[in-house]
Amino acid sequence: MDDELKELADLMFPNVTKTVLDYEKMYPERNLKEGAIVTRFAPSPTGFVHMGSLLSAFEGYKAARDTDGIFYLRIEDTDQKRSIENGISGILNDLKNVDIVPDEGMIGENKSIGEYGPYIQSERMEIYHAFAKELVLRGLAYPCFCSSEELDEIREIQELNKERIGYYGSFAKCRNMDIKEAIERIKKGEEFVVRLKSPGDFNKKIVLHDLVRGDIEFPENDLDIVLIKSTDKLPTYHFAHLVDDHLMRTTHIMRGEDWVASFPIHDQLFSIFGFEKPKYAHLGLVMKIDETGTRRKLSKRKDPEASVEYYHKEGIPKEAVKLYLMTIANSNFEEWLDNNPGDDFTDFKFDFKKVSASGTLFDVSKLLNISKNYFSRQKASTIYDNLLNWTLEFDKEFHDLLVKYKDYSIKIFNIERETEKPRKDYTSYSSIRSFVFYMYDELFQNPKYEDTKITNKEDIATILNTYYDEYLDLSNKDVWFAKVKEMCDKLGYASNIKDYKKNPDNYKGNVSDVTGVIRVSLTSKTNTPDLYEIMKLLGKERIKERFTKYLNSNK
RNA sequence: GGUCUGUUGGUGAAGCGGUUAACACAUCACCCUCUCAAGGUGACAUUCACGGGUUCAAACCCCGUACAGACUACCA
Repeated sequence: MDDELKELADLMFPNVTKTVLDYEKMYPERNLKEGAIVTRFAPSPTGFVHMGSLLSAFEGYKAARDTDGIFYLRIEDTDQKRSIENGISGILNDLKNVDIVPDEGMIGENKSIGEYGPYIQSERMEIYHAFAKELVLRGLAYPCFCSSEELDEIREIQELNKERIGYYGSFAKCRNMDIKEAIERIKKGEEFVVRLKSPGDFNKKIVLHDLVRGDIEFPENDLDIVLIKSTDKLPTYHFAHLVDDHLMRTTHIMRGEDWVASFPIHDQLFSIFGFEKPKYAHLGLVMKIDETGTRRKLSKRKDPEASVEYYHKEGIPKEAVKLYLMTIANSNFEEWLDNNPGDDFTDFKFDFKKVSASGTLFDVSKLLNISKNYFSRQKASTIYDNLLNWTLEFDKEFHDLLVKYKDYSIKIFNIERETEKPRKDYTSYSSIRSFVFYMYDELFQNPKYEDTKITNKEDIATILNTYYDEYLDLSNKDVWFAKVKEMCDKLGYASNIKDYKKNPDNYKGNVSDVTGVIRVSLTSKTNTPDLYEIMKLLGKERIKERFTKYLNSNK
């Protein structure tokens, strides 16, 4: 009997030279301080990183940092149909955009660091096979020759009879196949998958502990799940999870809620091998409301905002993205941030208990608000530097102007900034141009002037000409405004708005109407930052030019 | 069909047996003001999906129902 099993196992895995025990020795337990969390981000190299994946990566990274643990990157390329070229660089890049750099694992397309590799699953074939072989030897795994047609048939029957779907019990045709027969069929060259001979009983209950959800009761797993696939001989996720996370000595598995259903399978696998079980945290999914008004999980394919790269393109600062991720990761973070203002949250401790179990709606306006506050805290020179980087990639025209007028640009960004109550208008690097374009003559060629309260052309001409000739004084803000008021009195506009409100009929308008004309002529917009600051930067000459330009326009 | 999870305002949520049901975003109003942004003040859930039960007392505990989501692949 044992000889037969050995013959079968050797036939199934002819290239295995090492045993599970050998690997145990090769990858010993990590020597880390008490409580250190070892966790990982294990994406498929299918292109960009999804917001939901990023959230779990971020939480894992934070948890590892907080405990002086290890955060490593492992690539799950067992589904080779979906893998793409240079997928790893893309992932690394997306992570880097939010300042996540793995401590271990893949650090480049073909580069890795750490003692627990290889960190690409397709390079770990022998290891998986050694583990699977041991299972066969122990009579806990077997070759299954069922074709996909046969499997479909089983499924149909189960659906028809309203029975549980899956390969288990009497539906598991190959489970009790005579070993001799199995050997014969393999010798004949028949294709097979390796299935677990599940020792579980569906009628028995087990209680599994989840770090965010608490105890969950499940029936035991009795599905003879596939361990090794037939065509490429690569492991399924379940089996790779067992082998890799055990051998890489992962302490915490942080993954999406969509995995809770397979929790019993994983627990069973660890039990069978007698390995120490990692702790699990199943994170709530990131959702969105779609056009039909229903909540659903953010989709890589349908939702552009699901990709991390999207925020990079939009010019949302990585600090804001991080702050936002942290606020949805831990519900007590916002409060903490209020008490510890700034952008740095290394002192905030990530807490599994404060992770929401229900799916979170991805709230773009909240992100933008966080971003806006972030910008308000930055120095003009910092904004300049970062904007320079961003425009280099996404807005060449603006970039060139920033280079050409460096000091001038910083002064622009400094309007109403670095004060007690800094201006809050920039929401992203991409939005800045629309707030400042009028400060650059090159971008002010054909402005679309917004409407002013005062519409009479002659009145407008009178205001602008009188102002320029007699009242334009930029020596300081008080003088500047006093002069504006003085002119208002002279031309019949109320210099005091309260007076105007009392007796509107006594005046042609009020100061705000007058400054409105000046503002639009200079900037084309009715809403801008402090007019005096703008005028000071523009200088008298350009003010004159713009007045003329405005008067000659159709407005 | 089966298994699991979730459900507190427009949104993110706090609360976990006795609270005026925090806080933040959004929205609205007023104040401030050269226009905005910001800031200030205030409004915004008589009620925690629904129906029962336990209790002196329930958003919090129990049962049922509804709805939503995930999983149910040789995808992860």
